Amino acid sequence: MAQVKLPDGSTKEVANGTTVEELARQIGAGLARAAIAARIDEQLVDLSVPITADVSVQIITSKDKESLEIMRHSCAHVMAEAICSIWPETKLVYGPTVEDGFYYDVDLDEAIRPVDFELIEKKMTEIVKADSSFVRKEISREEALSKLSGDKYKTDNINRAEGDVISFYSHGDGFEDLCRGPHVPSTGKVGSFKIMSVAGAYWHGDPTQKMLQRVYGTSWSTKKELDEYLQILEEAKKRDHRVLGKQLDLFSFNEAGPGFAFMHSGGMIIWNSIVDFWRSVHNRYGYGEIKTPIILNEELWHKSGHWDNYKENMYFSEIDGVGYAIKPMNCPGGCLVYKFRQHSYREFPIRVAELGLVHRHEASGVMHGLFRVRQFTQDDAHIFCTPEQIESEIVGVIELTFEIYRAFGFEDFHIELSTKPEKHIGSDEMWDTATNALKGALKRKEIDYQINEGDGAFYGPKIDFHIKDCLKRSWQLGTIQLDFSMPERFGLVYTDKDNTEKTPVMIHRAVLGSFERFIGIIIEHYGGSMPLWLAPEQVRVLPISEKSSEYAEVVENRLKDAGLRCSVDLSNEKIGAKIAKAHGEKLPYMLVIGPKEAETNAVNVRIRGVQENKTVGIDEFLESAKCKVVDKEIDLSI
RNA sequence: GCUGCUGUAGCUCAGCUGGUAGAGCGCGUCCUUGGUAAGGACGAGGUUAUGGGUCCGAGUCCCAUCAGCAGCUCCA
Repeated sequence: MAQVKLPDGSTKEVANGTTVEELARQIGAGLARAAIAARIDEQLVDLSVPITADVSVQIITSKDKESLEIMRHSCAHVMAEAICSIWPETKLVYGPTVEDGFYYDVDLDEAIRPVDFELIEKKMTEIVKADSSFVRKEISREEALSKLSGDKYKTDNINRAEGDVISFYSHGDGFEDLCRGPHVPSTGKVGSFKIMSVAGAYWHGDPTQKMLQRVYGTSWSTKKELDEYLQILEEAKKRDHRVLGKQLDLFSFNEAGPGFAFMHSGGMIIWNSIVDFWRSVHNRYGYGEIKTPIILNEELWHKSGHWDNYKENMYFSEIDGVGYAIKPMNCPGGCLVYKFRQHSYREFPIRVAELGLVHRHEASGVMHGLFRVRQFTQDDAHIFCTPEQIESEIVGVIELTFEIYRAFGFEDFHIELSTKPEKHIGSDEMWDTATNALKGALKRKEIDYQINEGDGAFYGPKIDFHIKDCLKRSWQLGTIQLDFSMPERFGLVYTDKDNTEKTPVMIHRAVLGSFERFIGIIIEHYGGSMPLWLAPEQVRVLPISEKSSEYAEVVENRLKDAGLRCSVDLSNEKIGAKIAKAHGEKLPYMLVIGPKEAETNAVNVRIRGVQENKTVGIDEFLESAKCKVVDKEIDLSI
C-alpha cells in the first residue's frame, strides 16, 4: 500500500501500482473525466503512471494552467502525425509549445502552403475522433540511439536530453515520436485547434544549417476560448501601426526607399509634440542639446572602432575622392564637440542631448513598419563625467526615463543588464568597473533587473528599459551604455583638481530609443486614438447645415486662438455622416453647431467613442481642452 | 540575408481550369439644407509591381528583379 497526499492536505491509501488515473477515479468520476495529467512530487507525469511509493499527487485538469501546455504539446504530436500521413517523406525535428500555441519543425522538401492547412486540420480531426491513447515507452539511451541511428535530428535530440532513460510516445496505429512528455491520456483531449502559419526556421537557429519548415498551431480547452483568441488577434491587427498609419495618413513607405519612413503632416504633429515634451524634461534635468553631421569622414569611424565592429551595417559614400560614412550612431560626433575646447572637472557632469538621425543597413527581411527601419532618429545623449559621478548620473537618467514613460501611461517596466559580448574593445578590467557601476546604480534605486550575459554593446555594458503596452506586449525603449574606451580613442581629456589631464567617462543613453519606433508603439498602445496633446487634429467643428457656416467660422477662430488644432467640416453632408467621418479619423472632440448653439455662443460637444453629447459655452470648452493638453490627460470628458 | 506566401483603381478586395478588367469605400459634378455613427443621381479613375518567356491569345502559366507580409537569424 502507498500513502498518497492530496492537494487539500488529506491522505489516501491506495494499492501499490495503482495508476494516477485509477486514483482519480477513486476520488470521483468527474475528476477522472476532467483529468489531463498529474503532478507527482513536483514532477508532471502521465495519468498512466503507477504509484509505487508514498508521494503527493495533484490531478491536473483543464482548470489548471499546466494543462494547456500539456494539451498543446499533445496537439503538436497529432499535427505531426497528420503532416507525416500527408507527406510520408517528412522528417520530424522538434515540436515544443510556445506562448499561445505550439509549432513543429519538419524537414520536408515539398513546401507546406497555407492552402494545405485545411487538409492538415481535417486529418487531425480524424486522429482526434479516433481518440486513441498516448502510450509511453521507456528505453535506455543506447537503445534509443541505435533505434534512431539513421535520423540525425532525433539522434541530436537524444544527445541533448538529460538522464539515462529516453521516452517515446505513440498513439493510434504506428505514429511514434521521441518525447519527454507528459501527454494527455488520448488524442481526443487535445482541445480546439487551428493551424496558424508556416515559416522557415534554421535548425538550431543557426543560419549555416538547413532551413526547416516550422508549422505553427494553437489549441485551447474549448472552442469558445479558441474563438476568443482569434478575436484578440483580429483586434491586435486593427491596432497595427502600419494599418493605422495608412488609414490615418500619419506616415508611409515607398519602394523608392525601403526602410526609410515618410512622415506625413499628421505624423509630424505627433512627432513634434513628443519633441516639445522631451526638450522640456531634458532642460529641467540639466541637458544641453547639439546636432552633429550625418556624413563624416571615414577616418573618424576607424578611430571610433565602428569600422572594425559595425561596418556591415553602415552606408558609405565618397566626396571629392575621399571616403565618408553615413553615421550609424551619434557618439563620434558628440566626442568631436567635446574636443572643441578644454574642459575642467568643475564643469562635470556635462550632459549633451542630440536628436540624431542615424542610418543602419538592416537585412531586408527584418524591416517592419516603423518598428524596424534603416533610418531613424535616436533621442540620444552623452554624459561626460568622472568615475565617481557615474552612479549618481545613472540614477538621474533612470529618474528622467521613468518620468517620460509615465507621461504616455506606461507604468509597467522592467530592466535588463547586458554584459561583455565576444566582439568587444577595451580591457576586462574596464568592463568589470563599468558593469559594477551599473549594478550599483540599480541597487541604489532598488530596481530588480535581469542579466543578459554577453549581450552588451561592443564598447561597454548596458542597461535596457522595457515597457509593456496596453496589450501587455513588451518593447525595448531606453538604454544606458557605459563607455570607457571611446573617450580614450578620441583622446578626450579634462583637467582634474590636481592640474593633471584625465580621461572622462562617457555615458551613452537613449530614453525613447528611436522616435520612429516609439511613435509606432504609441499608435498601437492607443489604438490610433491619440490623447488630446498628441492628436494631429484635436477638434472638428461640424455645422448642421450651410446656414451655420458663419457661426462655425467664429467657433473655429476661437479654437485657433486658443492654440487648438482644428478644422470645420463644410461638406454637403448630413450631421450623421460628418460625425461618422470624424469618428473614422479618431477625432478627440466633435463640436456640433447649429442655430441653437449660435444663439447662446455654445457648442454641442461629442467625444470620441461616446454616444451622449453635452452642450457647453465656448469658453468652458476651451478652458477644459487647454488644461487637458497641458496636463497630457488621456480622459477626454469635460 | 534565408524559407514560404503576396503584389489588380487613392484604399479594401473580387476576377473559377488562359479568351483583351469588376465591386464597395473614397474622389468630382449636380440635387438635397439636414440636429448626433454614412441621403440621392450621374461621372472620372487601371500598360493588372517591373522585365523577359510559353501560347493564336496571359491579370491568370513559367523565369528573373523589386517591394510587402509571416517567421528564422540579427537588432533601436
